[in-house]
Formats: sequence, C-alpha cells, structure tokens
Amino acid sequence: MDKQVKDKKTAIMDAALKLFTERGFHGTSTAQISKEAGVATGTLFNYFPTKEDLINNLYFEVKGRLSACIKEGLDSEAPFEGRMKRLWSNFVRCGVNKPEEFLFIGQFSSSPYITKITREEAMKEYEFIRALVEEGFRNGEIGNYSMELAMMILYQSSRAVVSLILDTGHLQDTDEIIEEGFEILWRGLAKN
Amino acid sequence: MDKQVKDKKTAIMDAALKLFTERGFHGTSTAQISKEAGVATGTLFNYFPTKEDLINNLYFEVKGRLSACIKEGLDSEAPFEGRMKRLWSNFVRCGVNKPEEFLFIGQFSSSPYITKITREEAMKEYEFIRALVEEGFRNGEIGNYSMELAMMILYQSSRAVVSLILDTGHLQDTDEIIEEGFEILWRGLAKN
DNA sequence: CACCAATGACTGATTAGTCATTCTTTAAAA
DNA sequence: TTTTAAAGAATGACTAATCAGTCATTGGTG
Repeated sequence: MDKQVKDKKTAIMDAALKLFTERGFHGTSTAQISKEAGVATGTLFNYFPTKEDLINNLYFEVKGRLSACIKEGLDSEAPFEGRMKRLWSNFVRCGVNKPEEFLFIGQFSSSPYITKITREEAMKEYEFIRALVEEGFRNGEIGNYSMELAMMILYQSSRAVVSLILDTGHLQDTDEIIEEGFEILWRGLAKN
Repeated sequence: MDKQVKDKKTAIMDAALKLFTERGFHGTSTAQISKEAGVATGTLFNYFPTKEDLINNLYFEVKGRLSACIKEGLDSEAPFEGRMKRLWSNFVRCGVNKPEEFLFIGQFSSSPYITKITREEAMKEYEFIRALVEEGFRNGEIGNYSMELAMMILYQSSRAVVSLILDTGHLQDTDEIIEEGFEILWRGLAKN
C-alpha cells in the first residue's frame, strides 16, 4: 500500500474513531468525518464502500491495537497471580492511555452496526485470556466459580476502574487505583 | 392528566424506550417512534417539544422506575452484609427482569443527549446507596478502599452479571449466578 | 356548539452515496 | 534532461431519501 494512500486512509479512520466515540454512529455524518480528516467527501468512499464498512474496519483495527497493548510484558513463566495482575493492569492502563479506543469498544462491542463476523474475527486475539483463566481453574488458583462469570468479572472490573479514573480525572493516581482494584478482584476470585 | 392523554403519552414513551435501546438516539426517527406507538407524527410533539426533550423525560422516568425496583425489600434492620446482598441482588434482578430499561440506562447514562440537569436530578434517588456504603466503611464492614472505587465495583459488578445472564440466556440460573456473583463481590470488598 | 387533542401533509435541512471531471504520480520516449 | 501520456487517486457538485419539527384542518366529547 502506497504511503500517500495509507495517510488518507489513516486520517479517515482517526477522524471516524474520534467522532463515532463522541457522537455515535448515526450522530456522525460521513461529511463530518471527511472534513475532520481533511479529505473530500468522495474520498472516504474510495476506501470504504459504505459507512458500515468503515466502522467494521475501524472496530477490527482498534480491537487489534488493544489486544496488542494488553499482551505487553506478559511473561508466561511468572506465578499465576502475577500474570493475572499483569493482564488486569494492562487492561486498565491501555484503557487509560487510549480513552478514545476504550470508549469506542465499550460503545460498539454490542451494537448492531458491527457484524457478527467482524466481532468473532476480532475476538480470536483474546483467546489467550480464556486460556489463562482456564489454567487458573485447573490449578486451583481460582475459586469454584463458573468460567463465564469469572471472565465477565475480570473484564468488567477492569473497565469499571478505567471509567473511574477517566471520569474523576485521577490520572496521576492510576498506579494506586490499580493496586486497590486488583486487590479487590483477586480477593474475590482466588481460592481461599 | 386525562386517561386518554396518559395512554398516548405512555405509548410514545414505551415505543421510544424500545427503539432507542435497539437503534440508538440518532438511529431512531421520530416517525418510527410515532408509528410504533400507533399515533400520528405530530402527536409526539404535542407531548414532547423536541426529540431531546423526549429522551430526557424517558431517562428520568426509567431511572426512577429502576430505583424503586432496587429499593424493594431493603430492610434497614438487617445486618450489613445482608442488606448489601439484598441491594446487589435487587440490582441484578431488576436488570434481568427489565432488560430494555437496563440496556437503555447503560447506553444513555453518559451520552450527550441527556442534560446534566436530568442526570443530577435522576441521581438523587440513588443517594441511599452511597449512604449504605459509607456506613460500611464507618463500621469496618468494608475494607480500606476508596469510596469511589467501592461504589464503582458494586455497581459495575452487578451490571456485569446482568449482561452475563442476558447474553448467555441463562435466565433460569439467575439465583445461582447471583449467589456466586455476590460471593465474589463480598469476598473482594469485605474487611478480612 | 365550543373546545382542544389528534392528525398527517408539508417544509427546509441534512443524509449516505454517486460519478464526471481534475489533479498527481510515474516512467517511458524523445 | 525534458516531454508526453497513461493510470488511478482525489475531488465536490449532485441526487433521492430521510430527517425533525410545523400547522391548518379534522373529529370526538361534554
């Protein structure tokens, strides 16, 4: 892909991410996206045949970026609790560092504009989380709860903490809040 | 307010709740709402001067209904853990029993169409939750965590469990999932 | 008959998407 | 080195459809 081409496409996706997050899918016109990206109205449709195609591409892209961010420094040799803590802290830190991407995923992960195919394709990158939690069950690190419940609590507790940090603007206290938050989560999930 | 009048108004609000939840604010036209409610397009504007006014009224109404649902059977004489469990179970049960209202609040509680005034006014009904958690801190029932964090975990864990039940369709297992979910939450939050 | 809720055709503004045209890039030819 | 020409990226005026909101008229009720 040409450099010039990539620039326009990137500009359109960046603009779409910002505007979709702020105003929602139907609240953002393709003309607004083009203007924000600094391209003509027709240019958007050279890269994405429809508005829905744009948001699906964007969803896949953002989900991929987040999964890469979450995987950073995950050492599979470390003890289980340490790996869980690292995973959970990464979740929170990635959300805090990329609030637009965090809010975008929250808003569109169960919206009708994202096709089932896009959602499933994007989910494949997160298989390692399920594997980690399964390991925790097998080795008796995690208490006797249902798999789905444990996954949901893990994920949503991290989202809750990101929202807390972003809403209250306590960005400088991120480390402390992560410590506290993980303590609550781990006391809840761990066996004994 | 006349009975006939109340019927039309109620029909409009019911239709709006359903469609806003399914397709979002901008994704739902006032014409669609009128059609779903079985009234003429102009009738909607007899009751609500603008579309934004409609969603603000609806938000206030739904938030009030949920707060009433959550308060049911909250006996202030019972021991602390029992009251927390009842509050949290109510949260989950109200969400499961009224999925539209649950999803509507999730979608619009931090959306730009709801004015700050509406949000603050609707929040007043939830003051008793903050009071309960504060009591827990004072009496050493809850561990040494920040107030905001404890509130957020309490709220979002219940939402996580509702989403789990609704997404997986495990409606008949609600009681078990509530037991498990509260166990995780309380082990996490309680002192020692 | 008097009243007013209910109606739906209507308006100007805005929407997603089209397409004939212009501009830019690249590389071969002179 | 300069000229030319082919390819396709970028453009924005345009369209049919749809939008939120209006208002003169209608119809039911006391």
